Amino acid sequence: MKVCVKKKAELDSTMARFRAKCRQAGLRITPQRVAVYEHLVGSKEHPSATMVFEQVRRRFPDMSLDTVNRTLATLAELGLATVIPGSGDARRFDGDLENHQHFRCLRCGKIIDFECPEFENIRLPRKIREKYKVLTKALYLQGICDRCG
Amino acid sequence: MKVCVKKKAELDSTMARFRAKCRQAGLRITPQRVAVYEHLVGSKEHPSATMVFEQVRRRFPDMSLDTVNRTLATLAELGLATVIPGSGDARRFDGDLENHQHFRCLRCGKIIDFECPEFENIRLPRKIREKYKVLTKALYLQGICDRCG
DNA sequence: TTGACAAATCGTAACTACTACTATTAAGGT
DNA sequence: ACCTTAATAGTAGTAGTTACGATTTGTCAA
Repeated sequence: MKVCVKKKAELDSTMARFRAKCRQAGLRITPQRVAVYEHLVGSKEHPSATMVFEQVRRRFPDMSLDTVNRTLATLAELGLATVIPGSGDARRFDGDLENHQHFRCLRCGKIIDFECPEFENIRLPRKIREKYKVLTKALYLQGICDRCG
Repeated sequence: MKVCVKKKAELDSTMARFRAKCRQAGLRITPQRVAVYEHLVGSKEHPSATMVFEQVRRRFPDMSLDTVNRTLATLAELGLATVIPGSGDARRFDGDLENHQHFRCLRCGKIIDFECPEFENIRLPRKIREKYKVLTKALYLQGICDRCG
């Protein structure tokens, strides 16, 4: 959460978990998947598929955008990534699994992480808890960031 | 919030506010705008532009989808409607201005309203309050609804 | 190590949501 | 009723995402 690029040991264990999750789900560990996932967890810009594609393409010039999209969707299914709530633009992904929330700047599109323990401890209304199976819970802010304000 | 179609008096005052807002913003009150807004506030299905289009088209067969899209965007700018947070599909709109939150079923796409006073009273972290201008704040749940579960 | 199988990939095309453009229409003030 | 100009219909264009067939390549087992 604090640093842009994880420390080496931390990254190693993150990648080990990635491999374990893949194997456990019967998914192959391809260089493309590794590259996409590495870029996602090593970036704090909450990239879209296109943003990941442009970066990863440097090392894998033949990689297709479709593969990036499928891989990101797969990561989300495995629980290794999340889709950040939005209001109509391209999906933005987050590889950080620590419990945190997002603020999105309406002007420049930048997404900012923050923590809000008060929110995390919130108790959902009984009507919801009992009737529906809640899988994700997010606090989503929109506004103007410091650079744009 | 409780009934699908508002009572007549309530609807009248809602429409009066709509007209006032338009006039105040220098926007013309066209039959198309009225139709789109009436359908939005008279529906609890949180429709997308296409869903509104299909309904309104019955009375205005010549209406274009672009007009629906522009009108919904205008309503959102005026503060008469909100865009419900989502994760990549078509934008869904809400004409209900009462403070409430949304649960989205990942299987059927249905959106369910609920209230959560505990969330509404939440205090955002100082880091966010002081550095950014927060314009919207939403609690967004995803999961499986009672019909799909 | 090699070979076979099936999953994953590339390249491309199709699809959907949304936006942009132009000629035409019509709201609202005079 | 007229005039100005915003708003609309119709259509074309763009961006994000998904679908499909041919090919490649992990993975496992011999």
